[in-house]
Amino acid sequence: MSGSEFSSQVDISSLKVACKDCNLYQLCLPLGLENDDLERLDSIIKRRRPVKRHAFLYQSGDIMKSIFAVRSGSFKSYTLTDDGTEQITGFSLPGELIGLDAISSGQHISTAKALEMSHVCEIPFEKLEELSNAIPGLQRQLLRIMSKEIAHDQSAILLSKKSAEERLACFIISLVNRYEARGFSAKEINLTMSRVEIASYLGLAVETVSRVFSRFQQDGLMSVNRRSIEINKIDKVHILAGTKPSTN
Amino acid sequence: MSGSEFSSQVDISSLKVACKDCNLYQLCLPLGLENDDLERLDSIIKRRRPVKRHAFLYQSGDIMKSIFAVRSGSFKSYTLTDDGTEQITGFSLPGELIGLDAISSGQHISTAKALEMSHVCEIPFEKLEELSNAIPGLQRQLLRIMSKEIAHDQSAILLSKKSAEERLACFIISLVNRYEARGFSAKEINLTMSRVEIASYLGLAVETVSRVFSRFQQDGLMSVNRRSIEINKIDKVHILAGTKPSTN
DNA sequence: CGCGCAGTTGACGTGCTTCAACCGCCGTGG
DNA sequence: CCACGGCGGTTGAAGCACGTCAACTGCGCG
Repeated sequence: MSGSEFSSQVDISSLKVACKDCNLYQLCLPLGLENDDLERLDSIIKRRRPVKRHAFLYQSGDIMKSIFAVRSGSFKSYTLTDDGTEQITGFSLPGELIGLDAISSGQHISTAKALEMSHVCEIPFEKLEELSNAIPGLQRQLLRIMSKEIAHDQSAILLSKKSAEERLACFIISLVNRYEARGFSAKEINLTMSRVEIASYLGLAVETVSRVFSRFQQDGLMSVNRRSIEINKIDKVHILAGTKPSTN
Repeated sequence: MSGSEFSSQVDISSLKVACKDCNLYQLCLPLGLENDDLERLDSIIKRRRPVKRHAFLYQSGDIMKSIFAVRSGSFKSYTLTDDGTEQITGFSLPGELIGLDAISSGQHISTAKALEMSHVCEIPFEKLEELSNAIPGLQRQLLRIMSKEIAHDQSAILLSKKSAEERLACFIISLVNRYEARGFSAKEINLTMSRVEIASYLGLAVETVSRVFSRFQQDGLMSVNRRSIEINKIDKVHILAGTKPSTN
């Protein structure tokens, strides 16, 4: 419920909005920029491209020309194994940048696919690089965002040491934190990804994910109905996840 | 054997070497810089600080003033759980940058500890930021390195989906690739980290790591003697790891 | 209305963890 | 010089958490 409202609110209200009026301003690339600088960034951004559910933003092997800011909706990033199974490396929410892993090699090493009807702002990377040379604040923010991504990925590495319960708890906490940072109460969240996708991300079997969700519900931590989740005892989830303070 | 030779070679020959003469030049931050620009970078770097085995480069919670380039030796990065166990998030080899995860928050979220006698170049971050505003090539290289780190961390996330054999194979391949990039034949490598540390990084029990090493040896993939490893059938290790081409 | 896919639940097998004993290298001190 | 203690590493045996296989449910869509 809250998840889809989230999406549609942003979609409808912001299709033609400039960075300075965007409600994701303080999460996104322009943070810290003002007036002129903000407008210069604004001018290179190809704004508000809609991406249909299940459409690709880019595919593994594509030349990286742009990075993307999620404006509304959500994405999954994944690679394929030799036998063709998806291996999900992350999910992206509004205000987050996708494609940063491709800067080094110049081509995308993963595929990004919309989980729902979404919108992105396309940021041509070459121009972004030029511009962040000219605007110190932009360079700083770009470095910050990349650093945050590194920190986030490293906390995801820690998942491999954890039990199924801990993994799912961490996953939920991460979602809650990110939704909260976007100004949502996040007591109830609407998952835009399937159990299979969650399982792939967490390195578990679908059945295990399903069972752990059921156990969480039995223990009164949350009520789960397919993709809509209402969290009742966030403290206990935090304890399970082993992350009292905010994770992000 | 080859590992420690590796370290000492670099140590001895390079204590007073400027970036332009450093044999890690093409892996490190200065890549692509020339003459003036290179010297300006050189001038802000506090060079060649020795770090004793088991000494900290920084600890979790420290204010991040500098990032570090490994000059020789190796480091582990880790966080602690509530019950005080190390959770290793990565290992750093010569030519690699440590501390990038701290840019976002301004303080270190992990601890970096030398696995052996090592040397680092300290790079004051504020000055680096200023300088990379002035030198486009430096900004580009910094972004590249951070992107590479993101890509590397994301491939580490995939570990949680893999079996013990696959995890260890991936780990070895990653080391081999990185040693090779540094110009070493890498048929024989000398691990600078203990089994416990490998196990922590891979999310396995020590005993499992030990057993898998034994199995690899029985199958003739490599000969293992404590920390020195000679790889005989790198192809088969690649197959196990599921990474035919280079991983990095 | 009925097909199909997403999700759940149960029964069973197994790969990894845990617990425990043991080995061998290395440094220290007698 | 050897004896000893300790730590890093290996190996074996037993238990358990998770994966696999399979059946079932309920929602959504044509």
